[in-house]
Amino acid sequence: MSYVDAIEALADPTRRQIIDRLRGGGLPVGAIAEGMAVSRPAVSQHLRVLSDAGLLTVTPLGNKRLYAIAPDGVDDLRAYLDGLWDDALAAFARAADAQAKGKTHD
Amino acid sequence: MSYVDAIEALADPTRRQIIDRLRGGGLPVGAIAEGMAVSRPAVSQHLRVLSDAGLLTVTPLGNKRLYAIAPDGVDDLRAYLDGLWDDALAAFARAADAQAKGKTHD
DNA sequence: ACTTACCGTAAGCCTTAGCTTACGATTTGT
DNA sequence: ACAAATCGTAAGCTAAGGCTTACGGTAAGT
Repeated sequence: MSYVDAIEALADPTRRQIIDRLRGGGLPVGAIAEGMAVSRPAVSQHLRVLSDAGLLTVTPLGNKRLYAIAPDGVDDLRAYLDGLWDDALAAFARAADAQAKGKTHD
Repeated sequence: MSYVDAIEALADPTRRQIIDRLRGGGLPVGAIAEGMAVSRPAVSQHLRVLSDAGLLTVTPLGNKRLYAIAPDGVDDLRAYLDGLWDDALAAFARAADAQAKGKTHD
């Protein structure tokens, strides 16, 4: 159940900020941390969590390490929400149906 | 930005368990709490958080209160993930393209 | 009217987790 | 070989949040 790690990782605002910074493409740690409110080690720790959750890929590039969003990890979470969405709609439809049948004018 | 509240609400395992119990349809608090590891007040607090996040609807039904999943709230989160997914794929394609052009055999 | 059932809220405890500073490892440049 | 740059990790502090017990409030049943 990888979507659990993904959703728990994305629950943190700092980690969502990191994700937003990587929307345009992969970046090294220094570039990610630049201009952020927290320290660079803090960013490193968050990158670790995001990587473990399968949301980021790491590419050692000489001296630096390039972090980029992993589409597969995002997709796992999408699948979970799609299933939840389907069930919610079905339950809603059933409730509306029962309401229409049983309590029309009684 | 309602998706923020939604994702932070779903980050808790107990709250995800509650959501799972509501997949089949709306339930009163007692039925939700029954068989769960935590106390009923704890469930009540979680229901409050989920409602505030727009993930649940509340329907006072005489003595009880019926909680059900709100499809709209789930959809907000889906929209956020869809956008993230799109950006991630586009960035991935650009990176692969740059890789192919610049470093083919050099 | 009184009792029972259902539920929300307040107070308090305690664990979790994010942040900082300090340090070590590896790589690049001179 | 030496110096500088990039990054991960450990230790420690602190704030946030989830849980329990206790209580109050409203609706239903007798």
